[in-house]
Amino acid sequence: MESATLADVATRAGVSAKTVSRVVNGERSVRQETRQRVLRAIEQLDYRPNLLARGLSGAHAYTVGLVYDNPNAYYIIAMQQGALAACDDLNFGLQFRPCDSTAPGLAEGLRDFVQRSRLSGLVLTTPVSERTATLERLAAYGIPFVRIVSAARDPHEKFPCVYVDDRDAAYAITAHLLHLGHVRIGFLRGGKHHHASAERLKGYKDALRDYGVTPSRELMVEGDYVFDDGFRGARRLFDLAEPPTAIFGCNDEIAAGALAAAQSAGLSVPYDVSIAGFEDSPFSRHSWPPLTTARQRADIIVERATRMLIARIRGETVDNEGFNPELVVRGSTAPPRPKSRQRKRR
Amino acid sequence: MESATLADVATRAGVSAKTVSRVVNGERSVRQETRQRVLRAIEQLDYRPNLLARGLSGAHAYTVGLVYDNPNAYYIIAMQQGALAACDDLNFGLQFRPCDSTAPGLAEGLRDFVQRSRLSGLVLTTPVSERTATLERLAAYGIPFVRIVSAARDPHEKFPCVYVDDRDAAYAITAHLLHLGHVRIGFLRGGKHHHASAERLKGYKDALRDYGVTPSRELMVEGDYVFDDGFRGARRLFDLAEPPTAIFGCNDEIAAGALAAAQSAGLSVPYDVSIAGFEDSPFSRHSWPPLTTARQRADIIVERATRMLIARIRGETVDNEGFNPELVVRGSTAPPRPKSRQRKRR
DNA sequence: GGCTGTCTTGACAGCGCTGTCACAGGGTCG
DNA sequence: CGACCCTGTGACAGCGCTGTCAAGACAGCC
Repeated sequence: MESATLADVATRAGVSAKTVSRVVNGERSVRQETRQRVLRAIEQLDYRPNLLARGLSGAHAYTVGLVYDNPNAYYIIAMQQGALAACDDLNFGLQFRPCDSTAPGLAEGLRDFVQRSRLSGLVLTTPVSERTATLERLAAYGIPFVRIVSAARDPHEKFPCVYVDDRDAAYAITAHLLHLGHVRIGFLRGGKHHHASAERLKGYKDALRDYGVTPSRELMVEGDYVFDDGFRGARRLFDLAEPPTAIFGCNDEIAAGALAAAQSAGLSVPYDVSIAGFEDSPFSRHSWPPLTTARQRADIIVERATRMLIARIRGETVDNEGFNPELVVRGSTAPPRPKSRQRKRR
Repeated sequence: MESATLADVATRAGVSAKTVSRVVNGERSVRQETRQRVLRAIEQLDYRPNLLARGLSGAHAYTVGLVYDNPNAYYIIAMQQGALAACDDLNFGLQFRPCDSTAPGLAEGLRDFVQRSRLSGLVLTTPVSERTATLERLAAYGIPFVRIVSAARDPHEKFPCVYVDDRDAAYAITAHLLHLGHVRIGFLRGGKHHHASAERLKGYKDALRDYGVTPSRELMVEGDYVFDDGFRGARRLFDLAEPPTAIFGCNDEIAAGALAAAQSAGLSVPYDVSIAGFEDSPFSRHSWPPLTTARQRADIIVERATRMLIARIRGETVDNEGFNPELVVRGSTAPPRPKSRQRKRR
């Protein structure tokens, strides 16, 4: 259980501890030959740096925190994997921090989190990344962060971020439904705290307008990013005098709820009604029929953000980046049933 | 960003740093009055201990690691939440460690993980907790751990653990199906690496035998804990000359696959075929019809295990504990269709 | 030759905390 | 009344690493 320390390596290589430290941290001001000698000693002693000591001694702990507030397990896991991939690759530690983005004192909670472990910086995911006041305070505390935001690129953005253009993807999904011939398309909206749901709604409306369809209030239902709201919302839509022939759920879980509602109402998907989701979570593949959706690679997006953060911490300059989710067409969407053959509901 | 240290608190309270340390760590050999004074100073200075320093200085870092190897996002999140609840409550840090339980050098990887951050101990979840050789090595390295295992209580168990009696729960599910009148019951088995799947199979067979039904080889299909294997396995069962009237999937994801297979084959659940899962993940609630399953509270189980681990680290003696998942009946199971009225398939 | 600048290297002082040990003060016991 | 123990407290030495600064070696220059 005992393991070698810097000093052991130094003795073995016949150099000072500081020089070993330099080699370990990839500083360049070490002669090639010395470096080799040190590396050999490290190898022989099976040395691995003690992260606590490094963090205590240095200006920061070479560890970043991933902050999220999300009910979606798949999404969280994907984000964790992405952050882990970046950290493993760049030799940084990683801490996870679930939180309540609406709680008062969020910024202070995060500051404590950073301070206690001397974190080098934070990756802020939605919706925490959208709390402007919190961002300002974090910045004031001097905590480096990179945020992931749901928006198109904005040249005036004052904090570093990775953009995910939800509007664009929602537009693509809606356009797909319109292309199939749907006109009455229901929209099940997700959590108000998430700017993403506003963006997706915008994409939906923009597409309708561009195709000459006037968005109708009764077709847009409020709700949260959960199955039950998808279920209830869809039932409300089915109960309309003129129900929609297609439903666009703001994420896959909502769409899964809508799918269940359709099935429970004896409607066949996609023949009686088309259903589309958003996210491409396993949900969308594991339902029957599998869901048409927008693929949003949370793992890749978060990995990118984490790399950006670490680059910043290292003092490199980095540019903001953008991602566009892509349309994935599966079995849950099809052309509407011809009017004449439409079956009576209930 | 600067924060108070032990020394600051000590000065303010007019005591030595060591005494403050004692108060912070809840040692009892401090006079009540002194303790109050220190607590007041801590409050006034908004002091929070630096975890890195504590870890570096002390024998261990007051932080435990949660080790898992699981493809199931819900399950992982539940485990993380459970571990977090225990750690938050007991003032310990927590590190997550996804890994490959079949990889060679697993024990060494975990040792490195522990050493680098001076972790106090590990919570080992299935299937890592079932790798006997790995456990032996961890014990040899002197790393404290608590494992979660799928088995009934065993008085001869040599390592500390939390038991989850999968056999029992699988028995209950199978008995439920038998009670409904099913005789031909298919079983879709999950990953071979998991001892749990053997236990569940055992519960299935035991129940059949107790009800006078001979387990039939053709009704038991091998596979992994994934949707696709559930889908394929169910299709194989439907293709039998005499197909089952009920299917028991080894977990909810497999059952979801079976459900999709039934729907894609035009079979109505539960009228043409009953389907049951295991785990009570959101899957089982979010499918249509919702799945009959066994509720296994991974969060509570892992929380329990984490508390046990911390108690051990603190030198307290703790007993092993057991959990029994409970049957949850939902809409996916019903009595079989009377023979005469059975519909032709395909 | 002396001066400056660059490249490598090492000595040393912490980072903020805890483990160990020592010690003062007061009670108990034979 | 001395030996002994218990309680409460503090001094001090690290834990393993990095930041700072200084110094040696050597090259290039006037």
